[in-house]
Amino acid sequence: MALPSTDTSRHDNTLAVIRTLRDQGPVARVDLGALNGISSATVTSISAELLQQGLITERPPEIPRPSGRGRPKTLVELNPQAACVVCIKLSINEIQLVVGDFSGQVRHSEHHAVPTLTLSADDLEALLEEKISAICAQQLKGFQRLAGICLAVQGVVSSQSGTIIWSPALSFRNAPISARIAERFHCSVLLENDANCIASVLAAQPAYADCPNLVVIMLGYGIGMSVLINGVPYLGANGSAAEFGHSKYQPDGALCACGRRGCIEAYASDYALYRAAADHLNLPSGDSAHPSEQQMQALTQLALNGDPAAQRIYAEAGRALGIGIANVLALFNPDLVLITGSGVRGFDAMQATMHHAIDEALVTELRGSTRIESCAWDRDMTCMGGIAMALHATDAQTLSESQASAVS
Amino acid sequence: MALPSTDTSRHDNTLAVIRTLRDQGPVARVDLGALNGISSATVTSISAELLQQGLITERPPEIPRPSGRGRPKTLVELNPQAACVVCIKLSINEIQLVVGDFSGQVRHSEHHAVPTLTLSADDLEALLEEKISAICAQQLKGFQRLAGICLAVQGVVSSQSGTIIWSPALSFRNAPISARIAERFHCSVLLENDANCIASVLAAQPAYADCPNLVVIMLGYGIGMSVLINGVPYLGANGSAAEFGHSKYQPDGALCACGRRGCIEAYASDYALYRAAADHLNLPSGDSAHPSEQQMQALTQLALNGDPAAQRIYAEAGRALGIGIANVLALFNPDLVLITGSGVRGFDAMQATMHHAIDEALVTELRGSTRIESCAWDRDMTCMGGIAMALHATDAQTLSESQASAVS
DNA sequence: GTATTTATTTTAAGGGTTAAAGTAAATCAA
DNA sequence: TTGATTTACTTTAACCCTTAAAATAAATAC
Repeated sequence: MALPSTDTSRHDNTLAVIRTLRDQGPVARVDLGALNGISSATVTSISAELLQQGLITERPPEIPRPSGRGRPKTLVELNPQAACVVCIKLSINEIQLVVGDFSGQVRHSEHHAVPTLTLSADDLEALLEEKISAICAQQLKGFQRLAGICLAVQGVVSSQSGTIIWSPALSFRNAPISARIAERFHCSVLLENDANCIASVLAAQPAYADCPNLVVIMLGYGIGMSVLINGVPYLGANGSAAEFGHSKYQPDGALCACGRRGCIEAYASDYALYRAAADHLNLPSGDSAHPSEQQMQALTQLALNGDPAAQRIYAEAGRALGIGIANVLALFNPDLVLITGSGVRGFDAMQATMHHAIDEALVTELRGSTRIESCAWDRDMTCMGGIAMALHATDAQTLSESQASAVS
Repeated sequence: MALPSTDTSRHDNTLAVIRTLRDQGPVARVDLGALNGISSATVTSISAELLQQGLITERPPEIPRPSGRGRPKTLVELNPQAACVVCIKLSINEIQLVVGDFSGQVRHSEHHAVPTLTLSADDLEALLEEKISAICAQQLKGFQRLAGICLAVQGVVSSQSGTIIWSPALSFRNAPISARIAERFHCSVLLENDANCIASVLAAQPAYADCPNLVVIMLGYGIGMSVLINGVPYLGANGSAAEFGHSKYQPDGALCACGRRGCIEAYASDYALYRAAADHLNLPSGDSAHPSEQQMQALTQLALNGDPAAQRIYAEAGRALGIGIANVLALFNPDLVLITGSGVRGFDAMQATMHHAIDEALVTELRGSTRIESCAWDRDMTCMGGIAMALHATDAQTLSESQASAVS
């Protein structure tokens, strides 16, 4: 006669099992219990339910049996077809679409050149609808449902309201994009800052497993940052937290793309480096306000080959970066600062002055034990993170929908 | 045959009831249910248990009955005698001891002048033992137990390890103080940064209830900060997060007490203001490296009365503060920045340049909707916060001990 | 083939919550 | 005064969830 349903333990335990399987791949019931602090009786019960719902499958026993006495483990694993998610990365003049399955694997990826800066808000919406529709038609055969869509956007976004507040890739502002896409595709839409996606991927790597408080700095055309606190992205009041690129190096210093002066980005971003170099050096021509990868590589090479003017420019960028990181250490005291993004190509030319600036700026007590490391850049990382975040965000819904359809 | 005890819901609900009573004062069982999302049947069960354990009492009905039909509410309230906590604030050359009861009310407060800078670690330990023993003997009659002790310390502390890493009040470092006090008084000892205590008190005020992400800046002899994220103090990897005072205004700028250059503290703290003024102005004599309240008031008065040199000094301090706050806004994007501490006496003389610097530093998208306000300073706030935090930290233990003694 | 080992499932109990029913204690209305 | 009404609290009887223990399953070791 009672309908409690307030008890969350079964729900929580079920989500924990799903996420363990996603992180670890196939796992036996005993081990699922041990990893999540629940009894194997409960795991039996939960996995029976998930099997019936089609969210997991039992993996057939290996042909060469693993050594050891006793009854062999029966591994269960996520059913990759149970759901899929789409992640769209929006950057300057390019979008990338990636499809991921329920187990988190990337199934498909495509890039499109798009003149993003010329689009209106309606154009963008129409474009996204078209591209997502196409990918749904071509790539989503066999999946039981589209669980969600993640929009990974450079710039300031409000995840909560699903609004792009400002992006360097777009010439309009305050676009409530999530709601429209959600309505069109009948699934939840997660709007994320691109740096948060990358930080989520990096934080999942075993090398950084012991860093609950992780700062990721992304060098590139602009400079982005993500702060994970206990493993979750810190968003702040409007989602405009972690704007490292616009924290200050020199009040009244160099002009930044944001229109103000003295931002770290105005010294250490691609456009700032190229701007500083354009007057003094003989570099490949082109749009010097939006240097290409080729142009940046040429400039980096000059510095690494010992050209004094190029070295001076990178040294000053390193100093700016160092002061900025010193402020981050003083304010966040993270376990680890990771520097990545396409701009890491020039990290070796900035590293010395960066470390020097940090050591000059902070006494050892405040410098703390924070590791500061660079990290190779992979342009696919953003969407991998977006897929992981979208799956995580939609697990509860996928679960409840599977329960509903299993009952009927 | 089973001893589950893993189910945490009863425990969580019981703590929620205790904390609701502490925050709200006497509350009826129905309202406890509504406030915490549990049924009143459960509240009946929980409060029966707490009554039996002596942690709460039923308040006798009011003589002039509250209007309204129906059976009147029976209010329950915390039994103030159920436990008490002691908070000790350690600042430069002064300690304050405060006793709080289980309901969170301050029962006793005392100040002692102590030459803290001349103490060794052992001296400090002996001194604290002596003062705590004395207060226990005199003030703890009638309390069922001493639940915990809170040490509120200016400087960098590691709450986790109970170690004072560095404090401007002490001439030694890395003192593992918590463990020894805990052993001596057989209760848990919470080591907290003083700014976190103050932030906790402020965050509990109704005016700031809608600010889950709150930054509190404390101006005084030095400059401290606390960052509450979703209402809990952010500590960072070693507890040295939120060191706003040592974030940078000008690389290679003014000399700071920490030994480095260009820190915000080197411009806007009491010692920095007095140092800048000492050469130009006719001020009360004394130790200009440790200006007294009287000296600071004289200096502030000069600025507020229009003395150009004093005004220039406060204007520059405001600019430094503004750049520092701009960085805090860019990195944390909080809902509210509160400026308090004894140094708010000079806030009016800094405010204009501070706001100007913030507006110059950040575009509106990054400036966000963060409110920036000052807040009157009360030297007792630290210990009030320490008491609240100590009670919060020890509630679970108080509960389990009461259960154990109620069974026997 | 039997003992041993390990994994999974079943069973029985226990803790927790709640809807509903029951009880208590007030006001309102005649 | 008395009964209807209203609101608060308590008791009861489910129901959910978890787990220890027992049972079962499926391998290896001897």
